[in-house]
Amino acid sequence: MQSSNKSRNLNPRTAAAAPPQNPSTSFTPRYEFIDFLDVGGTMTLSQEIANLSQDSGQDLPEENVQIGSIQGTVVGLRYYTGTVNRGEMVALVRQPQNPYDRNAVMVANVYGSQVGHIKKELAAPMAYIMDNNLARVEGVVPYGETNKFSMPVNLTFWGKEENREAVHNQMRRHGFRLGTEFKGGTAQKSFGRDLLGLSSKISAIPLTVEELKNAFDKLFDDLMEDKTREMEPAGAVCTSLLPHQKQALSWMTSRENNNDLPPFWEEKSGFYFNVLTNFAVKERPEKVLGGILADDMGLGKTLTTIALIVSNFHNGKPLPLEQCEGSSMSSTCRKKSTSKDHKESHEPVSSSQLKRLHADGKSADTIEEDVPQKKAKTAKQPAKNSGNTKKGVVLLDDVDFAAALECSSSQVGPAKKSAKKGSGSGKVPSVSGGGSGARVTLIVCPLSVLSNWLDQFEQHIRADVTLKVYLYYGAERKRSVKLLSEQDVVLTTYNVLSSDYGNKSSSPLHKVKWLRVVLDEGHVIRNPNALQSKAVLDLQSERRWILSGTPIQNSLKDLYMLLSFLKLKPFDVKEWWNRIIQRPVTMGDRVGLSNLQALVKGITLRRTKNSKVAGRMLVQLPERRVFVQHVTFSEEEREEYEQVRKEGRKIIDRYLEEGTMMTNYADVLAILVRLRQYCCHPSLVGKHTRADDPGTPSELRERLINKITLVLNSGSDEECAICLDSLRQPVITYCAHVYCRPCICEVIQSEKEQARCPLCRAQINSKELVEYPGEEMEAGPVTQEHWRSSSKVDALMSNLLKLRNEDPTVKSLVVSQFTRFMDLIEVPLREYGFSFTRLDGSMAQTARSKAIQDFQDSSPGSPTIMLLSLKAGGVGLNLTAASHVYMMDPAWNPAAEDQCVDRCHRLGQTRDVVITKFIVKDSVEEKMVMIQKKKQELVDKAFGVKKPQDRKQSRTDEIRALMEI
DNA sequence: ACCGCCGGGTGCC
DNA sequence: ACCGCCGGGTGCC
Repeated sequence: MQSSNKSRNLNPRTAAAAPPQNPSTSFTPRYEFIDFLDVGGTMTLSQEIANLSQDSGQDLPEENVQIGSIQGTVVGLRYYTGTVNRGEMVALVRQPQNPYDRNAVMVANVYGSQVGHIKKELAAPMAYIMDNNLARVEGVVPYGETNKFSMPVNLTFWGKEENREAVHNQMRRHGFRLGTEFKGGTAQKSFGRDLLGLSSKISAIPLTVEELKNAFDKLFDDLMEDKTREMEPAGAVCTSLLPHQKQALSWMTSRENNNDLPPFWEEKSGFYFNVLTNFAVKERPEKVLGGILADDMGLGKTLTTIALIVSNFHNGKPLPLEQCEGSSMSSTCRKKSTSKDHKESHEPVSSSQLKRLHADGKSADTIEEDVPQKKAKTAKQPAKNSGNTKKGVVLLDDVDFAAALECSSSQVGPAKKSAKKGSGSGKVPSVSGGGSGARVTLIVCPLSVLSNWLDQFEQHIRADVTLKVYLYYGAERKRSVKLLSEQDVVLTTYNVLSSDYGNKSSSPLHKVKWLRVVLDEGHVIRNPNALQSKAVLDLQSERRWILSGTPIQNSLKDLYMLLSFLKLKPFDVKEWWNRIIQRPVTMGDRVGLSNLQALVKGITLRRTKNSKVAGRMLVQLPERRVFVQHVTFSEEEREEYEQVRKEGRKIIDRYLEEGTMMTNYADVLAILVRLRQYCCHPSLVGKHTRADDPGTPSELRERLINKITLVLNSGSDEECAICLDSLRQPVITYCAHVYCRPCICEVIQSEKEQARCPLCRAQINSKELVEYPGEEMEAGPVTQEHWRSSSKVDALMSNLLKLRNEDPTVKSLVVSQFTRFMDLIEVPLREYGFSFTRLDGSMAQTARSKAIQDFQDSSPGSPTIMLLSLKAGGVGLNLTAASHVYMMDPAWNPAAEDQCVDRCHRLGQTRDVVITKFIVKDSVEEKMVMIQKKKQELVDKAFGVKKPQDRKQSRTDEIRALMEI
């Protein structure tokens, strides 16, 4: 990956000529010697290495060009304890404070122990190169590892292409010559792999970007093998685990009790040997107990972790818990029975609802569109304690919080109350044999899920058992190490943890020796420089877990932080992570990638909602049925509609005759949008914009803005004719064709002055592109006085009213592509006293989350309807409170409809989902559905991708069909 | 280090 | 003897 053509502000020549402090001109005064020792004494080498390799941003691909190699000498071996093996990687660390030589370059092994120094003659140019960031130097000791006084070291220089010359010159000035290969070649193959850079020649063909991306996406897939053993939780857990949760429990337990060597360590003739770095030690490397539980959201990471806490204390035995006999609880497994009840009562209800829907007024028009899915069972695991009011409680301090929670949950045993105040009187369980007295599990989570953890402990731990959970949160939190050490679980947030850590004075959390630390939503600590990351790394614990649905959010770098937390040596030091994994992988090295895969596989469990256990889905979603309800226009509506259609058809006929359909494509779309709007509600149809004289440029511009707005606001999901994908940064040309800005700009750039519109061959240039101004309301507010209904609105309302009669707790999504239609629907909703919320693309983040939260809340009086614009919100949007979906108008893109339905038909949905699509008979909507189906057939047959010419033809055909021509 | 280098002892053969 | 040579002391940066 060469980057020499990239214009960089740093000119290598100037950089080389700039006179940074010539090291030899200033002598180090004697007293600095003492300073140096002091500093050196308080800072470990690995810290020094870590500090030095931070923040340099040297892991970008373009900075990873191999500049050259040379063999050097490590001297002074007898003064240090660090040893190396044949072929072992070593770190080179500048020591500018060294009293004997400001150019000193220290050599350290993987464990951070100093091995020696680079001989001073070579250190001089190296220091200059390293200090000026001209290159990064990596070393491998090829042989001579048993020498007493000095040993050779193969040095490889890595850096930006633009610094190549400067580095070579600097070396030459000192009488060294960088080559491309090491001679002698006797070095490789000792214990493990060849680390001398020769391997990159052997495993030659680098991964393509596509392959890399693919591999990256699949990094966490296929991790399932041999992780299928199940384990029953300890008796204190009253919820029965789903099979995949038992598997996770079994896997987590084995990760905690394992006696295995950490990944890439092998035992060879009495030594422990790291096959990646060739580092060997006599002492067994510390075990890595724990790992990453990367299951998808909703698979029960929290429950599994709770089960782990009570099931795997010391020596694989359950956590000894006191029984509280005086408990007022009659049922020991209330939650279990609740969920069971739910499940059993559930299916009949939903099926009868379906029947009733069939039998509803318009039953003759209502046909079941999709074949129902094979009989599905409701997820057994209860979602949230329905009817609770925990949300919205302001968390002032732990007392308030705990009190609020207790109020909301009527079934808290007395023992638990005392536990929350930390005054648990239960005897401390004897620590059997396990060596350390560590007892407590610390859970760190974002504030947003704190209450969820408390809920889940309540829900899943038997009520007659005392599990001491202390909420370390709020101003009143007790900073007593003793108190914390007496708990079973301490729960806190990243913020509390890091603010305690920041006030160096006292961080009790950092004084406790934890049995287990669990980072919930562990991906939040991906920035190693953030205080909260440092706070988390400094916790002392025997076992460590990261829970995260998205372990890698942005890049491979995110993983570094996670491995660092797990103390997975040597990857917890940035230099080694970069050298062994990050750099090789980003450069497309297959060996590096397979190392990464092996690494991740060893410590991660990940299942998605699509994963299967023994051929069956992990979690069966409730059924999902789709009905199409045909709506008949009133006579008046039909008349008006036909008039609009005829007008539009006249215009389009003319375009067809002239063969200017593509030239006037935006106009054509506008006509279609108007018809579609009319199907919903006559008031939606905006004023006619005539497609005649272009007028002045500013008028033209305005007209174009109107067109693009009309097209894009309608939610028709237009595609860019260049990339054939959904529009990104849409712009409209003067010839009224819509493209992604990057796509059309590329065309203009390559064709320069001759650039023509790909669709109509009109001359275009980049200055004449008009941007989509964003969503805007094109009309004033809808008021009750001017309001009239429409057949479609009537159909919706009759459905909603019937539904409310049958079951007032059922919630519905009312989905449209036209936000103004949503405005119109609000009027009758209010009139009939429905409580509703609304979510559309124009809403600010806070308003959105409030709307979602209100809707998801199941307490009485909460909104039962959400007006949802088709494309609002990302895939993460969770609207499982709804079990009915009304699709008010068909979309061009069926995938958009499916995606929308997925927001309620997803993990956490407990009822069957009923989808009703309203389609106006004998209208453009019916034709759209037809075309949708044809398109879907093409996609299914994998002929979905067409050439632009074909697309043009098929579009013309589509429009003919739509206009009934 | 079974080296190189330094610096004191020494000095025809 | 302002040299050569010998042999002991010594040894990273």
